[in-house]
Amino acid sequence: MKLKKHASDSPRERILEVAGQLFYQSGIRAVGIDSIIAKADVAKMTFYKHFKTKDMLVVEFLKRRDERWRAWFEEAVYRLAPQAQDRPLALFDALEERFRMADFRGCAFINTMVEVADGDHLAHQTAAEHKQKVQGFIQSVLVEAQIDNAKELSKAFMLLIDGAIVTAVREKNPNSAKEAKRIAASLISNS
Amino acid sequence: MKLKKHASDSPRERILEVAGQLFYQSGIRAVGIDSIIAKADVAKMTFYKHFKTKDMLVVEFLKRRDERWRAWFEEAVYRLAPQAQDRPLALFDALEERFRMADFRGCAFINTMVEVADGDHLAHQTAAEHKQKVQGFIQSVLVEAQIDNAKELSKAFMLLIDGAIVTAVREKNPNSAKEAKRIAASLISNS
DNA sequence: CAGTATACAGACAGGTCTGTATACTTGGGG
DNA sequence: CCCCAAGTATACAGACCTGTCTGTATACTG
Repeated sequence: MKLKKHASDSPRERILEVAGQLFYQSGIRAVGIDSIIAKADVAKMTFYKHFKTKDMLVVEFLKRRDERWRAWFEEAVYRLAPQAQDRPLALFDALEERFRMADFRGCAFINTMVEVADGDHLAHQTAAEHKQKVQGFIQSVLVEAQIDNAKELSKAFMLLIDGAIVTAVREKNPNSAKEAKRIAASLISNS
Repeated sequence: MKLKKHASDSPRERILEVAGQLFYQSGIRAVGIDSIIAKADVAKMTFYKHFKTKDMLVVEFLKRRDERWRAWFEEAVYRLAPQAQDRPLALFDALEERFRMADFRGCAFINTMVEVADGDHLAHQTAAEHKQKVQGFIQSVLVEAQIDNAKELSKAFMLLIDGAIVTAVREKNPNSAKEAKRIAASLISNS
């Protein structure tokens, strides 16, 4: 149950590791500080020394997730499509890989924006930045595949990706990735 | 602040009316029973006579929202497109109308599924049924417009709709409806 | 008028949550 | 060998949550 201390050395690291799992799995409001410190095997005061408030932990959690998610995504796309011209559609194969992971529960950023209804909250800004960075990557993939209108098309792809994610959660089924891929293929062949 | 008693006669009606506003606006977990009964001007025991638990109220809230949402959607589509062959794309015009409403905060069913992480919860089932019914309506619109592959295409349209909703929330901007409409048009012309 | 159903008002129990305060332990560097 | 920074353990304040309880008021019905 508990995270072994040597598993990830510093308390701060252990907290972020555990928070990453619990927040994503159960949502932010549903996870209390007490659960986090228990699983991370850290004292409460140590927690509050490293993170001023729970909100601050949430922001750090999102930043960390952004970095790791994009690193994984880019790796997966390049691995699945070594040739540049295959990469645009491989975006959706990577997505499907993600959907098939045992702990998949949608996009942490969408989920957070839904949970934190207040649009002025820092979490909203962090989520917006994440999606912007992902769109940037998609655009670069389209450019490298020598597809016209890369910027416009990247917006359409983002919409398809978000739609596929929500559908996968809703139907508890990864097939929406293939559906989105078909639509994307139709868009490319018609541009 | 309070809901006038004559506004909607029975206490049960007042509770559902208020819960509908507050749950959609701030999320389910964020709204306590006390806020609801205060704004609905109802005694606590009266509340618990009509709804066994908060969860039961949530389910009633979703059922009501399903009925009203679909009634509105169908009315809007027929109003915006009197001719059957114009209706498939008018789905997205109706959506945009919705996105422009002052209190728009995404799809109540998606939001609820995100907030209630437990996939076995009744709310998940209710949300799944809602989406199923919407897809049925879309399929009938496609059939009436004499479009082939109506069933397959209705799935694609659902994905586009969910994607547009999430994007509208994320960007706080109703333009995603037009984006989804363009994609839908491309799908139709290529089928 | 009596009886019954419905709703209101507000206190309360028992639990959860965040964040703080206090005192104890421990390990590494000067 | 001693110090002190970092971490631990635990109790606590105060807010808020769901759901229950007691008692009162009002309105319909026979």
